[in-house]
Amino acid sequence: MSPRHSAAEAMQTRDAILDRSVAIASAEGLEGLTIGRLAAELGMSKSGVIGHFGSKEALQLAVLDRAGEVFRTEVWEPVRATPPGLPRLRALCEEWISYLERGVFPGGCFFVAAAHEFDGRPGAVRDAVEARFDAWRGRLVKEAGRAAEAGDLPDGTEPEQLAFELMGVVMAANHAVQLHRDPQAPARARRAVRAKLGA
Amino acid sequence: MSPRHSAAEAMQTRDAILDRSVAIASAEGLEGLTIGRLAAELGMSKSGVIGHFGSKEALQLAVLDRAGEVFRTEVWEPVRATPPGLPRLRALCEEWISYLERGVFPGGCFFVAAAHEFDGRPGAVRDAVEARFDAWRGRLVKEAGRAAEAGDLPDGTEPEQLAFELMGVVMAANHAVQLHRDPQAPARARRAVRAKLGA
DNA sequence: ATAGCAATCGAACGTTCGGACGCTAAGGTG
DNA sequence: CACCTTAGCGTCCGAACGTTCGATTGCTAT
Repeated sequence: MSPRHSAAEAMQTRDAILDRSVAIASAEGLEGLTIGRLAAELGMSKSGVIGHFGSKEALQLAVLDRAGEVFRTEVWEPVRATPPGLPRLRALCEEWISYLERGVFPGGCFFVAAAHEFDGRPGAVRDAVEARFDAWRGRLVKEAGRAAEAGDLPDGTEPEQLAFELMGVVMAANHAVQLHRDPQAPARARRAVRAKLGA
Repeated sequence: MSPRHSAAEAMQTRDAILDRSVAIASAEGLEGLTIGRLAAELGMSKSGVIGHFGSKEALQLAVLDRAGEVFRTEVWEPVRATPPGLPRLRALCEEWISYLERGVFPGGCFFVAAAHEFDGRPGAVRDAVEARFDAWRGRLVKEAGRAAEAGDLPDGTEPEQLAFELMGVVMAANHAVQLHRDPQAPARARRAVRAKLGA
């Protein structure tokens, strides 16, 4: 084979490793992601793979970053142009459900899976997962707060409580799709969102 | 050491293996459960451990059964005496949330964790997890149906949709407790349930 | 032209995994 | 008492794990 030696080509290699890693980790978890398997599937040596990251934990963190970019592109970007408050909150939920429906990650929501995998083990990966959820929940709470301020939500609606319940709806949909392969799950989730945010 | 050879004592050993297995698997997953670790923690040999089950997969299925017994004892039994329909559905949700709050399993809901761990890998364990969720959801739908028949729920309430949303509420609570260690999560879940089932 | 850097390889490391084997010793049964 | 079953032990195996190391190769700046 022809090894790559320029910095530009090395970045291509790194990208290829991360793409494959996201695919594997989405289906089998961040621990199911093994360096040997990555090397075999990419036609490289194990040391060639790990050389880009230094350790498996650093690879996992990089994979989390890459998955975060995908999530941002697929869920957040399409919604940025929507006016803040209730309209954006509705659009956010729709894109979020659609992201599950389209199977952006073959194993369902990457972060929900990572959360369950790492919530019991202290470490950098767990902290990174928690930080991402905090950021996401913050976004939901912010938009819900704007919607409430604008009077677009029923009186007494607490943004924190609403965000909590929306998380639940999407997690239920994720679960139904992944475990039960229930094709009705996205429709149920949309209906639940509509009950909370109106049509 | 003094090996045990009577059938009764062997059952005690089997019980001890399962108890420890549930504790380990709850915190680290059914795959994180390893025969060598079990043997070390129980002061036995690996062959002494696996001899009771035959294979790791059979052990995992037995652990799932044991966890199911715990769930039944902690969540279902306290509620059996409550009248069917809305009262029982309410009691069910309360016990369900309380089971998360009390930390019956140190890693949160055993089955939610197992579902996320195995939803991507075909096999007997995955099937068993799915069957348990089907049974549980069936119970929720049945009680919701009775409540609707009795006129105790708003007109147009679909039992399937209600069960879906209740699953979401509890999964959100589980997630908030396990990943964020959020002490308010049970209260939020109760509030969400109250919004759906009344006080 | 040459020195240096970085990407990648191949091989080896120590560990851990699930599992298989043969053995011992005790209980239950005739 | 004799026999059979079996709980449990100790040992071993092949595979896979993450990681480390030196060698090789090609690009790039001097």
